[in-house]
Amino acid sequence: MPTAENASASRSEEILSVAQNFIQSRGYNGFSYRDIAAEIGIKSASIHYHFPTKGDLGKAVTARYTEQFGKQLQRIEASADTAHERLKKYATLFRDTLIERHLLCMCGMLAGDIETLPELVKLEVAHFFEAQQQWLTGVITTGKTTGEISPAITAAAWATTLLAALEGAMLVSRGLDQNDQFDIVTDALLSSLFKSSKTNS
Amino acid sequence: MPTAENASASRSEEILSVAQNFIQSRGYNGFSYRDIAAEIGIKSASIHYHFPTKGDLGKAVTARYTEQFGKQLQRIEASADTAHERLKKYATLFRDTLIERHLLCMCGMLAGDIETLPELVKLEVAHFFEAQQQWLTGVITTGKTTGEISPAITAAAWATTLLAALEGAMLVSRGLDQNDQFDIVTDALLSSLFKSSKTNS
DNA sequence: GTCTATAAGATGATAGAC
DNA sequence: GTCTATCATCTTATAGAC
Repeated sequence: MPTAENASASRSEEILSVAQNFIQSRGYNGFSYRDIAAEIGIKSASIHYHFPTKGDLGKAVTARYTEQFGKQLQRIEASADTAHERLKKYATLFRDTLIERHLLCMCGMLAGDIETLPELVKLEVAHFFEAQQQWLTGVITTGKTTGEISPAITAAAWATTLLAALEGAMLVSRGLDQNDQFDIVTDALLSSLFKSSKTNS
Repeated sequence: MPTAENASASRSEEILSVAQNFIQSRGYNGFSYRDIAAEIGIKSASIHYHFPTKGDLGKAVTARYTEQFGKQLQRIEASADTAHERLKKYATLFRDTLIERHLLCMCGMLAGDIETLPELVKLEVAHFFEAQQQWLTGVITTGKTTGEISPAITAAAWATTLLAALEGAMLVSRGLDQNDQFDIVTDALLSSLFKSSKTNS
């Protein structure tokens, strides 16, 4: 899950970074151009120079998020060999966002706001979820070939299930204000997925 | 999941019903008193007569939602005997909201908006999730005693997991604009939970 | 209970100076 | 690129008439 720090290269990037944080904490309708401007220390008119409309900003920040997320997925593939390790690291992406950074997944947030989003932003949100599904399906499929995961498991179905459970676990943990609920969900799901395997390293 | 129809008894109920629909479709910050008033055919000042602040309205609609949800849970207990049937009907509550009514769970929505909510509304949201957890834990515990569910399953952990997966499945289905994703998640989860049982009627 | 009128502030957005 | 100034509109909320 992209980190969205403020030590940015360009002003555009800084705006995107701040906007991302706002969406992940307050949702698409919970912040304004003035909020972003105040956080950076400029005026809201300056934001409009970089992103004429809020839809432009929303589209850009969502596309950037999916792209950054993709890099994290590559990092996981490079640093973990087994499906089990990869899925654990994947879950940690969400966990860190929730517990260390006190944020939700940006596209989980936007999915809730979908009825209020410009069409181009909706498309980016769908694209994010498709990318996650695709990656998870690949990891689970690999796990089946190595014997880590039971052949009875349908990779695509469990990809969606895992994704949904992670998004929902963030939501429920936040609603209850109980961080430990997140770990309980990921532990239950992952041990269910890997139950009849050789080693749950 | 409460139905929130507009054929209401009192005006207060009608306002709550319309507000609930707005929260479930657009989130807490995606509608205004004017939106509610326009839908009913009155003026926004009239809403303030019934609910002075938006926080008052938010608290009332959330408490009412939890209460109505509780009645649905009682209906499930009365109409289904096995844990499997009860959990299937529970999932159908969420499914109907998503697929038939094109809405999300109200408290799932509010959990996303939590950083922008008045304190009293946050408490109601937490109360809703606690009530769901408690009920699901009871159903799963019963399923263990009857042998429907493996004794290895931790009831409380799977209660949260099921709840999170249902909330997340709504979100992901909506983000992808693919209703079938919801059923895929519930099928995977429920068959996982009941896999080694006598009969999955 | 609902209305009109009104307030004080926020919102997304634009025009034009520097 | 960023600013000031301004815009029309929306937001929550109140006062007082009917």
